[in-house]
Order: sequence, then structure tokens, then C-alpha cells
Amino acid sequence: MSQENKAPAPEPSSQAKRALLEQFARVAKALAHPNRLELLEFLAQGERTVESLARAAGLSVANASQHLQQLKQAGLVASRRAGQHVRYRLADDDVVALLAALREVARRHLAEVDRIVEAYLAARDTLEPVPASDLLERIRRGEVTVLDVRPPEEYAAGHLPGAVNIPLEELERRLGELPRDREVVAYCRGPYCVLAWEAAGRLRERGIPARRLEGGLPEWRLAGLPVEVEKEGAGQG
Amino acid sequence: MSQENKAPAPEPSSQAKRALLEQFARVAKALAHPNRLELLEFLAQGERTVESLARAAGLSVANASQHLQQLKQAGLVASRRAGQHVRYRLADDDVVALLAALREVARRHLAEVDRIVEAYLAARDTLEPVPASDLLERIRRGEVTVLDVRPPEEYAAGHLPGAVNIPLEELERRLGELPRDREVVAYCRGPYCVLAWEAAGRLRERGIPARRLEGGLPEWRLAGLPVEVEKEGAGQG
DNA sequence: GCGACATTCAAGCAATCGATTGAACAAATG
DNA sequence: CATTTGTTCAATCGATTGCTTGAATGTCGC
Repeated sequence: MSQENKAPAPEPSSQAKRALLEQFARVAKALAHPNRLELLEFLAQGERTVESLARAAGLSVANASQHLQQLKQAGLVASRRAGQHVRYRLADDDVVALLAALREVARRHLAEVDRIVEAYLAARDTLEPVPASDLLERIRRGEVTVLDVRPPEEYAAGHLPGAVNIPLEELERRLGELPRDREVVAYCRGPYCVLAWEAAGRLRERGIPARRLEGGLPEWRLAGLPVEVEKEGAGQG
Repeated sequence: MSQENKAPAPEPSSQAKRALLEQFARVAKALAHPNRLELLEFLAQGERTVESLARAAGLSVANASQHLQQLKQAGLVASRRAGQHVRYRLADDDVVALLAALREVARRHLAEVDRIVEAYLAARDTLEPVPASDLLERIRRGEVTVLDVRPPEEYAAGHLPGAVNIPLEELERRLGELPRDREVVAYCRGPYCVLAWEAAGRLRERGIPARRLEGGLPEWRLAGLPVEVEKEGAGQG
């Protein structure tokens, strides 16, 4: 109808453009399911087997395997066989950066995110988190106790320098392990990982000054800050 | 079977976690289609009407409108009514950052991307692009001619300081507008926008020293570098 | 208010996706 | 070599997505 007096060809719209957009969409598609995002969050803590990931995410093994393969085909994760197990890991730290960008856009432009944080997370801990840039210096001065509330498997794969590992469910029982005269900074998997919010809240209820780290271990590592890894052969899996 | 000697509950797996992952997936889902990625690339150049976007992307208006609404619900774009038209724009520069992270992961981990660039884009221009950080200084010293090969509509919405606007299809005809004694740096919409690759290649075929800018206008703007905007009321549709 | 235009809505259909199930494959163990 | 354990494959089904078509809504110029 009106094509004649408009630009004749819409755009060069080259084959290349289309092909590239399809590749970018392929990556985005891999991110476009909550189960896969959760798997990526676990993988950002360190290498894990399919079974371990399935259990952690509450998925059947077959289902987890399929999701992992989609992630793999999108270049987001890599895998290697280790004996009977296949161990998956993030392809690269740039995946952590991509996830951070995704969360940031969601946080800033979806009111729903604020609502959820307010309703569920802020109920446990309303204090502002500690920026990673501040924390390293305070660790070196011995001013803080760093508390890693993730499961031991994830702690073993890498944690903040000098961090104490007390999974959330053992926190009350093992309060004695925390020095009383220093502030506690708790962290877990990422900025929205509920474990750290909950831990900080529970500690302060008991009179222990505690705050969350801003972000989790993957973000710390992405920022180039130092990470401690347990010795190999610690019988972790 | 083996549930008894493993962790009893897979994870806290709180309602909040699930709800947040669904929000993040919502954003990723909006990115997970090549047509929407293309619309975002156009929108990253500046505000545009539905009809203009549909034409540029080669979509029906109804189809473009639907995609734009998905982008809007994911918080990636915003819209306002301007007379008869509805004008869409990126919600924020953090969307440009997200797109950059997405492209970066695809480029580094999908061999297909390299293959496409080699086959289609590198055929036009094999030289390394000019980093944005270098270019600004050279612009100020008057050492380069900056060439914007996008359509006038996009140029008008914002362009590099002092850039000359010659759309690709007019390039041969308007070669005389380019000073002969300075290097030309061409740019268009982004790092994979074929216009700049093509322009640099054609200019060098004619003996004019020319290279591409690394990235396009949106990336330049995201880096906080200065952008010139045409005066309002320039009759730009 | 009435037409003209721009955009959105709603219905329908093909194609794709996600989860389940059971079988197939691979590596270690006896 | 047979068994066990861990992972992937293949088939299936319901749900969602993407595009088209035609109608409805909203805004401008008269």
C-alpha cells in the first residue's frame, strides 16, 4: 500500500544481522527460565555435579540435565566428566557480569522486584549492606568477622578470606564460634540470596551487630577481590 | 531412596527466591527473540514511533506493537504519546549495558558469532576498530573526521561531537564532503552494525584511510562521553 | 462531531518449550 | 563381565509463544 513513497527497502537487514541477533537471542533464551537462572546461581558458587544441582534446585535429575544442556549450548556453562559424575561450571566470569546486569535492570525497572524484597527479605534485615570495596580493608585490619552461611560444599569451592562457614540452619547452635566484640558481615550466593538477609537479622535479634555483604561470593570474585579455596581432596563430593 | 542420608530439604527455596527468579526471567524472556533485540538496538539510538520501528525492522505494525509491549512489561522500554503517535524509548542506559553484556557472552562463548563476523563483516573491513577512549581526544585535536552512517532520523536524535552524517547509501555520491587529509572514523548503531564495517571498507577501497569506531552511539553514550543533539523542531517526523 | 491516521486489542493457528516417563549409555565396582 | 550409579536421550502432552487478520480505541485536523 504505502510502500512506494516510503523507504524502498526497510533496512540492509543483511543476513549477517539476522544471524547475529539469533545468536544473541540464543543466549537470552537460555536465561529466560527461572530454573535455569537458579542453576546458574548455584554454578556461580563453583563446579557441581548434575545430581547435586538437581537436588539443590529441587528438580528431577533428567530435568536438571536438560536445562544444563540448554545452558551449555548457549555457551553459559561448560562441563567435564569426572569419574562417574559430570561436573558443570560457569563458562566464564562474564556470565556473572551478565547475570548482574540482568538483575540490575529488573531491580530498577520492575516494581515487582522491590515489592518482593520489601515483603520477604527486608522483613529479616533492613540495614544497608556493606559494600565489597569497604570490606576487604576491614578484613585485613581484623575488624570484622566474615560469616559464610552457604552449605559447606559451596564454601569449599571458594570463600572470602578468613570467612567462617556456618550454614544458616546451624547458626543458632554455633553462635559461640563468633567473636562477640566484632561486627559480623554475612554473605551467601548473591545480592538476593535470602540466607545472608536471614542470618544478619537473626544475629542482631541476639544482640550481635551484623550486616550483609552487598552481593555474594560470585560478585566478590568478579570484582577481582581475593578468594580462598579449600585444599583439594577435602572429601567434598 | 537416598534422600534420608542427604540434606532433607533441598533448599530453603523460599517463595521470595522463586518470585525474584521469575522477575529476572521475565526480563530475559523479553530479550529472547531476535526481533525484540533488533527493536532494542533501534531504540538505543533514540526515541521512535511504532510505525518507524516496524518499518525499520521489517515487521508489521501490529507485530511490532506486540513486541514493544512485551519489552515494556519487562521494564526495558518506556513509551509516551505524542500527538497521534506513540513514541517508545529505552527505559534507561542500563539496558544498553545489559545488551552489551549479552553480546559479550555470545561473542566469547559461541563460535557461531565469530564465524558470522568472519564471513560477513570482516569481508568488508578487517582492521581493528578505534577504541572510544582514544577517539575523543583525537576529535578535540581535529585529527579525525567522524562519520555517522546511520539514517538522518537517528543522527538527529544524538551523535558524536562534530560527526558528519552520510547514510551508507549516499556515501559514494557524497565523498567530496570528507576532508582528504584526515583519517575517517565511521560508526553506526553498535559493535555489530554492518553499516560502519561497510563504510570503512568502501572508503579504504577509494584510498581514504578509514576505520570503524569500536561500538556505536549507544555504547559511546553509556561510557559517559559527550553526545550532540540536533536542535528541536528540525522537522524530523 | 466526522473522517483519517496510528496504535492496540482479540481470536486463531502453527511452532516451540517444559516437565515427565522410561529406556539407553557411560564409568566404576565387584 | 554383570551390576550399580550417574547422566543423557527419546517420546509424549499440556502450556506458551509468535504471527496474521480484522476489529476497536484514541487523537488530530477540519
